[in-house]
Amino acid sequence: MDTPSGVPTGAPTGAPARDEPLWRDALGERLRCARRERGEKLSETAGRAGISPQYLSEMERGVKEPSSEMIAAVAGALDLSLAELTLAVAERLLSTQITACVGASARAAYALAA
Amino acid sequence: MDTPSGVPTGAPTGAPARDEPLWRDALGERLRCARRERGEKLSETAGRAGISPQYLSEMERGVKEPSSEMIAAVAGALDLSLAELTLAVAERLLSTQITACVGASARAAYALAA
DNA sequence: AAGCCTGTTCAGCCGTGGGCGAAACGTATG
DNA sequence: CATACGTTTCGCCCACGGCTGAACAGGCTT
Repeated sequence: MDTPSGVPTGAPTGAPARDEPLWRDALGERLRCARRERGEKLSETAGRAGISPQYLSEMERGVKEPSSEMIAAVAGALDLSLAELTLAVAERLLSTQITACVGASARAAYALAA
Repeated sequence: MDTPSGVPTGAPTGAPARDEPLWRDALGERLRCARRERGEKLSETAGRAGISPQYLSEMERGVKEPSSEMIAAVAGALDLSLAELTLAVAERLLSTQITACVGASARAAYALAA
C-alpha cells in the first residue's frame, strides 16, 4: 500500500482537512479496548483469531493495515460482529468529533485515550 | 496481504461464523451509494480524492483493500468524515443483520442491495 | 451499417507492506 | 543476579495496492 502523493496531509479537496484519526488507528484502538474489557492477553485473542500475537499488537496500535478477513477473525475472537465493531468505532469517532470543536482540547482527549 | 490459512471461511473460533460481508465490501458499497447520491461519476469523485477512477471502482466493488489514507481521501471527496462513513457502514450492516435471522432471505436482500 | 463519446470494468505490472517468526524489551518476582 | 510473562521491535518474503493502458457496454448521430 502506497500513501497517495496528494493525500499525505488530508483530503486534497477544497474542504478543510478533518482532524480525525485514520481508520486503522480508530479500529485498532477499539479492538484493544474490547480485548482489555475481556481481560485477555494478546496471545489469547490472537490464538482464537488464528493470527500471531505480534500481529494483533500491531493491528491494535494502528501500525499495520489489516485485511478484511483479519478484521473479521479478530472481531469473531472478541465475540463481535463486523456491524457491532464498526458501530463502536463510529461512536468513538463521533464522541471525539464533538469535542473537536474545542481544537486543542480534542487533541488532548485523543492523546489521553490512546 | 495474505489470507490467513485458518480464516478463509470465517472465524476459526468456537463461535458460529457470522453471516455478514467483509469490511471492504460493506465500505465499498457505502462509498458507491454516497457517490451516487451526489449524482457524481467515478472520475469526478476520484479526481477530487486524488486517486484513479479505475481504483475507486475497485474500492466500491470490494475488489481491493484500500489503505486508511485512501479511505480518508475518498470520504473527504464525498464530504464525509470517517466517523460519518463508518457510522453509515455500521447502520447498513446492522439493518442487514436484523433480516439475517431469516437466513436465505437475508442473502436475497443482500444480493438485491448489491 | 459505421463512428464517436462516455462511464465503467478488466488486465498487467512494480514497488510496497501485510503477516509472520525470531529477537528484544519492560516489568514483576524470588 | 536469575526467571517468567506480556508486549513491542526487527527482518523477511511474496501477495497485493494502486497505477496505466486496453477493453467493454451503452447511447447517440450520420
